[in-house]
Amino acid sequence: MEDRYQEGSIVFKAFCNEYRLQILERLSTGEKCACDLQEHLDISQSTLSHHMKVLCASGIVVARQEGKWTHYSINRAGVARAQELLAAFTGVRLGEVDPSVASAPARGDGPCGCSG
Amino acid sequence: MEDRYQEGSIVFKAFCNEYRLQILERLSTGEKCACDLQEHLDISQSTLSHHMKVLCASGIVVARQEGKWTHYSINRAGVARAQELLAAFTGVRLGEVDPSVASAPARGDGPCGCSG
DNA sequence: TCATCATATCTACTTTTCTCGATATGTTAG
DNA sequence: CTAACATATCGAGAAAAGTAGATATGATGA
Repeated sequence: MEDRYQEGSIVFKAFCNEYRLQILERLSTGEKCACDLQEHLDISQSTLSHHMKVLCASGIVVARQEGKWTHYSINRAGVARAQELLAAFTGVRLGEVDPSVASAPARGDGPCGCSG
Repeated sequence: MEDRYQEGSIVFKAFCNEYRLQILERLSTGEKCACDLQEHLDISQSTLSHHMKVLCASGIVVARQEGKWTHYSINRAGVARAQELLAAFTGVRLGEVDPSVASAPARGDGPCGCSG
């Protein structure tokens, strides 16, 4: 499978779990350490650690070590990359929200040739 | 779990599988019927049908019935919604790609209070 | 050094997703 | 009506993801 498909599927995994969305939302207000995140989540420490690993792998979150604490924050460049990928895979440019063309056939090679 | 988390996790499932990304990419050049998509994918007909169901559930794709054919296309409003959610969960506004602030602590209640 | 704390990793189990063959549904052509 | 076709749904097995307890690691402080 080509690189960009694999990259995409890894990046967007960040957003495919409800706990991870809660974590992202919390990080969106600023850097947090793992203990803070866990306080707000009602999952085990090992489960949180697992989700943080997925988030870091996606590039949406970065970890910063400080003594025995790990501080997590949103990686704006990673988010930008996700926005880019989203636009690339769908052919919908960023911020392009024109309802008049919503779900209309786009540019390209036209309808399929299935005799229909 | 709150609505917006569930919505998010469903919407972004569209982008979490390599076949679905290939499908989206193909749809980005215009509406296609199932048979066209299958020609390009090397998966069984029932598997394709499954992925199309996931894509439609996410709101990123819409289906249009025409006789015995089902035509699929990108739902631009759905993509816009995904962009909106991505921005909302991360606190990064659309098109905001300023590398100078990448991964810097964002606004909000500051670092956690874990005595560290 | 030793105990403690924060976090990561390991292991095993559960749940969800993926996949395909078989079958069902609904459309069109004869 | 019947046959052929396009697609959806069902059922079951395989693979991946989620989960938590136990344990490991690595930093800090006594």
